[in-house]
Amino acid sequence: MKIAQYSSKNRMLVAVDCIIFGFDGTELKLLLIKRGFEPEKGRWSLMGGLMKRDETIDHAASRVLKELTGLENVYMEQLCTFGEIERDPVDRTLSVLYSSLIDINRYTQQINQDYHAEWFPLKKLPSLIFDHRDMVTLAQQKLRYKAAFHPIVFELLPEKFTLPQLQHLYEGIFDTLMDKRNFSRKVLSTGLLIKQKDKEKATSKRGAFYYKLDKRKYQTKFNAFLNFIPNPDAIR
Amino acid sequence: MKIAQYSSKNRMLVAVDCIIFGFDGTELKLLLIKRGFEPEKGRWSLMGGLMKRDETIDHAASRVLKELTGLENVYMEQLCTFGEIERDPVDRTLSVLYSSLIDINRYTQQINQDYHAEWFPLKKLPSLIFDHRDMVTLAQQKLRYKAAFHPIVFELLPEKFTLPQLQHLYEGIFDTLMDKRNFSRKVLSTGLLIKQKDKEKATSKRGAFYYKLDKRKYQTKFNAFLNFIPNPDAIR
DNA sequence: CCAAAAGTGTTCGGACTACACCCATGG
DNA sequence: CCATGGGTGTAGTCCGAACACTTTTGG
Repeated sequence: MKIAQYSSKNRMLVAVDCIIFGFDGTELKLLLIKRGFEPEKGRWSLMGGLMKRDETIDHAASRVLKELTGLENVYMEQLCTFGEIERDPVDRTLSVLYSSLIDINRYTQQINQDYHAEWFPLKKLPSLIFDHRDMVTLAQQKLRYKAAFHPIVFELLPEKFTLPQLQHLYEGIFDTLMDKRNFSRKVLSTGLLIKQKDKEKATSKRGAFYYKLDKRKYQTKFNAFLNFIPNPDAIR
Repeated sequence: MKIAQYSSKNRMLVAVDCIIFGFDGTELKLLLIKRGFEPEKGRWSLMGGLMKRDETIDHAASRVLKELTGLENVYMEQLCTFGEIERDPVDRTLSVLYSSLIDINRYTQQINQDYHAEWFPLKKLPSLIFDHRDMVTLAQQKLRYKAAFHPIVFELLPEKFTLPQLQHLYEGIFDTLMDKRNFSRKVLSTGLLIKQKDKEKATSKRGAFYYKLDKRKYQTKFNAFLNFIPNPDAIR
């Protein structure tokens, strides 16, 4: 029994694939690379690579992302694991999907000419290898889901941001338009934003005030947006 | 490059672990088995086993569950993949977590003496092997999360159920008490339940009407409970 | 001085909460 | 006939949606 359980004939390859959504203040984009090896060399692909035996999955994801794009210190979240038998034509390979949303402008230095990575508007994606298109679709759904229930996709925002930017982000995620008065009231009513003294003046003449996340409150209030149980505080 | 990518020295074992929550109409429970092999033989554990090269992950989960408990045709959902380096002391092993919630009474036939599986009240769990306790905690969080945002954990309910049962389920999940008038109004207002003509008469003298899920409507309305974007229909 | 984006208040309707009584029936 | 759990209605409050005008300033 023990031998059967731990026999090694069923060892397999495990890959990680990283989905990086990017927000430039206006539009939601996706980072892709031109695959540098066979099979499917030259086609567009998510940032993926094999996981090593002596690293955690999270570590593999960070490493792969860095190797392929230069991006470092990006907070990624594990989404799920793909395991269709024929998903990789070369070998039996599982893939653990990671996803993140970053501020494009903040990382322009890191993604430079050394890497063949490019941002694509979400609505104009090229065709992708393997099951990567499914992965993107799934990640997009999860992003919407999360953004819908949490007033702010805070982990995923730049340090300082303006309300119009935040609104554009939501509008990009949901591909919809919102009323700025209601939006600002709703967001501010969470009490999670701290108004800064300085303004972002690049996109308008008047300028828009920056806000920062109140991280301490955010930790406590993360689950304070449930809508079906009577009293969220009752959740233990 | 190609060789490095597809080299096989990094093959590893992948296990699946199944978390089965059970609802008996009153209390929320967890199914566990007494582990039949070393290491940790004799201690309580989730239903786990190694995935084979020629099956999908979903398939492995169903197979393992069936082998260890006799349970068949249980709809399970993949939660996430655990990959700490030392999580299994014997060998480098990833574990893909699956979770489900079933109606205990409906499956009493299948889980019989042939298997050493037992239901434990969620509040009185024994100590578990490896990182299984973490897995349970995570699964419980996800269950709450899902139940909080979707008025009904429909996939997870028996075919026919009564409103008091449904309410007890929610109360079990959130370890809280709800007002039955508000609960029933809220649930029925979704328009997703179809009242049946027959009653469940085992737990009360008057009897409680059964309801069934309107599966067609449920497909369309699954996302109709968002609370942050103005108009859920606007989500494309 | 004007175009372009930022910022702000009010009204209305629907949803959520709190709360108490009657109903059906097996024993 | 009564104990037990099932089922329903209402009033008050809060929250979200719709909606338009004023402010700022770079050009």
